[in-house]
Amino acid sequence: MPKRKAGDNKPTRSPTMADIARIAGVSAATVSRALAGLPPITEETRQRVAQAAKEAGYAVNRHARSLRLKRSKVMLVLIPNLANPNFPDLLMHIDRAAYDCGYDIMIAHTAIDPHRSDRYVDELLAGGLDGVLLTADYCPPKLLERISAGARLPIVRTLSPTPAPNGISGVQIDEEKAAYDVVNHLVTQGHRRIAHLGGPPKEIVAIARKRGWEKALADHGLDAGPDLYIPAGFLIDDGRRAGNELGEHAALPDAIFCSNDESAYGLMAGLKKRGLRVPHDIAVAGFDDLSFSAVLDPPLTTVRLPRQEMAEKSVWKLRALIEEDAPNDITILKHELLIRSSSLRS
Amino acid sequence: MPKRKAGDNKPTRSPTMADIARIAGVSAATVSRALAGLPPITEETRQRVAQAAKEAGYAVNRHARSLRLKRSKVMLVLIPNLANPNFPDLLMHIDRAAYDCGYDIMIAHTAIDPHRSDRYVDELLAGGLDGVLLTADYCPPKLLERISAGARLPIVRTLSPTPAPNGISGVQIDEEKAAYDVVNHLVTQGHRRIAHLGGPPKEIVAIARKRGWEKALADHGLDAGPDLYIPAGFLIDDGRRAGNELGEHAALPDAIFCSNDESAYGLMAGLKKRGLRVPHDIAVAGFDDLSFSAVLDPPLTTVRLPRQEMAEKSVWKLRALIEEDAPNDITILKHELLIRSSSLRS
DNA sequence: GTGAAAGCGCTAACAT
DNA sequence: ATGTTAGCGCTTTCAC
Repeated sequence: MPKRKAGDNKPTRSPTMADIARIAGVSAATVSRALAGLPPITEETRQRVAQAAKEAGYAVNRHARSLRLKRSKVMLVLIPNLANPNFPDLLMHIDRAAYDCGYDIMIAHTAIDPHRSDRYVDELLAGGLDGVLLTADYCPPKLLERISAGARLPIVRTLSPTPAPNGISGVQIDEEKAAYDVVNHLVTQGHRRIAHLGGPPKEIVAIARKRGWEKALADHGLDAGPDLYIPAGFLIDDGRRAGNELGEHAALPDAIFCSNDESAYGLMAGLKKRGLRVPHDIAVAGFDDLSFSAVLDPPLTTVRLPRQEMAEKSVWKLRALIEEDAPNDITILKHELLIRSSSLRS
Repeated sequence: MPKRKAGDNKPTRSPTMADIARIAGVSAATVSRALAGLPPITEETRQRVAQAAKEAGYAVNRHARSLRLKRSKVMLVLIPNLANPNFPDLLMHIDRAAYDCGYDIMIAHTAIDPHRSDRYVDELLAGGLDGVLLTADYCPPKLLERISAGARLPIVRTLSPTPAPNGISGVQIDEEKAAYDVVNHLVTQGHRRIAHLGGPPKEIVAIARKRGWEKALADHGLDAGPDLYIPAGFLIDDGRRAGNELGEHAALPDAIFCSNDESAYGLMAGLKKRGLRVPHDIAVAGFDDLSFSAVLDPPLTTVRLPRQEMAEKSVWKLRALIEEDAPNDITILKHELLIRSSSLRS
């Protein structure tokens, strides 16, 4: 093996545009135009350049291009935590949609280092990144600061609703209405004492879903008394804990609307361990439609989030923001109530 | 709002190193050194530069830096498919470990466009990317080609084993031995007719796990006859289909070792629907230790993959390959058999 | 239709 | 200890 200095992992220096130019017997400028498919080039020259590039295994250097163009064709995706199965699914669709638009994605999860996402805002400003996709209600402080200072940056939020049109575009569903629909369905099944297993009390999604529950009960003249609101969280264990304690301090409810599918999994496991049957003794519904919800025993009634559509629409919106300076706006997508046996009158 | 041309989303051009130099009253080179913390700089100058950079909201332009350094501080992660919960978990740890080493990650899932991963190999060669992390046995054809041509590239594979030291480093477990351990455990529980629900017949992981099953049976003088091998796949539905048909053409086995947790979920659902109880009528074990496996009813006996360690070790290995031209090698990590009630003699 | 040349923002030799 | 300068690889006026 030929001797190489440390860190020099490339077998030979890879070809640059100048190399291709030399091979094809043209100038670098012509290569650039030919490869980009720009107008004033003979078909014959284009062929020759393409051929030379292919044979030499040429690929443009993204950094040189980005530096020149001041556009990187990279979208940053900020994800809180991949442990919630909503995110991987969303991310997969984001990746696909971005690639189809000619973008690559960088990802960073925000749950751990609070400093980290601010760094990316600086990079966005410095031109290293073209735009940022937020996939939760978290927003880097620095970004908030810039926006209130009047900056218009290419940022789109999805999955979690943006409370008001505040300078960040959004692609979301009507969380409150969806929750309302679930509770309404439980009422039509004849349930009267309908409890709510609440999510983290500060998360916007959790607040909206709780409000939907309250509203539906009120519209049906039912009570949402304090013993029916069960504070919990979005995790399986939050649900399980609730399932273990349910009915200890008050009568059992007829049905429980859980703020998400994961907490519903835990709740059902907890109830089952105590010998309570779903839906015979108690009906359960969730929210999110994770893929496991359909194979659960019993299958879980839930709300389908249009994750693919959310991913695609937010990528497209972000691209429009980047490339066309489109206005900031919020898109509301349709949700769907999936009625499965966990909530059906037995 | 001031008039701006289309695509100009930045409120004002963000500061460059030259701007900071002017503000701090030094040269650009000094700014570069001060910010990088390089030796020959007065503490006082460093302070002044840091201050100026902070006030101006300065961030280095990553493309300019990468172009100059021929090093991008970006690792590409090639993921087949985020739908298998192994990957999100792995990815999360990769992100964290990479960030701690000063790298960002770009991700691309490979399951759809076969052309795509080859493009990244070109980019790697062209210096746009520092290294690639493969998280399955898939390897871009172009990469294989380069390697057999003698190229040494910064590539690490994890999660799936690399069959032989062939120019790609790896971080993996001994899949065959782990499968052996599971089957061995089933034997100690008194089971004799132990079936195997096989994964995709061409995937290296599936092949290794099957071999472990065969070996364990052979070592115990048990039969691995053809009616005990059930060809399936890695998906829930593959397992469910098998569960629905099990015992139709032959006697029911005592136990089933599934090639992964997901197919075990489906299998258990299928068996349950037919009134067969796990583990009372039939014992079940899986492989992967997905987070749902512990909350299943009954909780699933499985093999824990050290995903966090895999993620960290592979990032570190990749960094060594990039920065120190380290030799290619394979690291084998310890696995762990998690015995839960799905496999215990009732 | 094609080439020459400038310059994107940064870092590292080399000078002072 | 700091400044000057060159150049990384690309795209794009501007000439021809």
